[in-house]
Amino acid sequence: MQNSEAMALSAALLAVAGGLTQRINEGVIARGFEGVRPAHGFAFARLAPDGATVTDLAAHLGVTKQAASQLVDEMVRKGYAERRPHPEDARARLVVLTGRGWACTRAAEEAAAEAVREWGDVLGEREVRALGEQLLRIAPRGPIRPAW
Amino acid sequence: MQNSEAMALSAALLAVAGGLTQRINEGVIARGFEGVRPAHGFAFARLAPDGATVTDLAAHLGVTKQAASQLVDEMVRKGYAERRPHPEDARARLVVLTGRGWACTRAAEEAAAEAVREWGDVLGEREVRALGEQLLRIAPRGPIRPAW
DNA sequence: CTCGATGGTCAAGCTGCTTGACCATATAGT
DNA sequence: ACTATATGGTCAAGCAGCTTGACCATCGAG
Repeated sequence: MQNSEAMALSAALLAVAGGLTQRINEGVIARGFEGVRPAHGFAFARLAPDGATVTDLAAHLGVTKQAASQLVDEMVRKGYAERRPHPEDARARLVVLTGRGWACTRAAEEAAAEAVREWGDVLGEREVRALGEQLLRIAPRGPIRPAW
Repeated sequence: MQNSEAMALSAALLAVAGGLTQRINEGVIARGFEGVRPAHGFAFARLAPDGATVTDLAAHLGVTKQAASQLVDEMVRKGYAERRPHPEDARARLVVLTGRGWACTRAAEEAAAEAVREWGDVLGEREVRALGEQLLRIAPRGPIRPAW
């Protein structure tokens, strides 16, 4: 494969990723969750299962813990998360989603499903499913980093 | 397809996109082009064929023309681009890549090819090619937007 | 029961973007 | 030809989100 083809593939991937991010963000806002930015989505994803500490979150997002703490401040202020004392470590605080936070997470899933359904209209559901499996196999581990 | 599956697909796509961006950026820097940020890559892509005006660039990147102008300032300062008088419009200036700018573009293509080759090791070249075609078919038009 | 490591916050500063104002040139209307 | 409006571009100020640096509280190994 020539370099220029690899670049075209990369550009298409990044364009799809950018468009998807925008679609999800707009979909979430359209469902009544104001003041939400794409960066919050990745925080939600990390907090959803059982909550997480600020330091965990920072590592997951690939930013400093100060930045993660500010993000949590904002999510708390907007009613999506709350800080609780950590059950096993008095230094730490466990950040967990509120009911509104869970609702916002579901809204994001709905918006994502909407976008993915449109891909299905173009490619067929079978190909979309295959696409998902392939992407999972080449997805890097480590912190989630902004695409640019 | 369930919403949670669509979300998993989306997360994988964004993770791949973020990792790819980082790989390309690091690859470009490793090839001796310092002070280059991912955002520059999309500017290079727009400038490469025949140059572009600041306003074109702004529309392509989805930012204000002031922001695009600052980006061009930076690229000029670092030797990647230069401003020329526009041949057909005395108001406008045509921003074109310098030799160093072209070299940097080729370095980005090499870095992208490197990353894509690793995908080929995992998925097989046939699937990677199919992936590229599918992504092209679902890629949105309009300005390139950061993935988050 | 110290003492280095770790979780967290406060404060200050930087960078890349935005909005607002403005000038120069192009283009359409009369 | 002449004004009026639109368009390309820049300057300036402000803001949001991140960083670095300093610091305190608590943990856990010796």
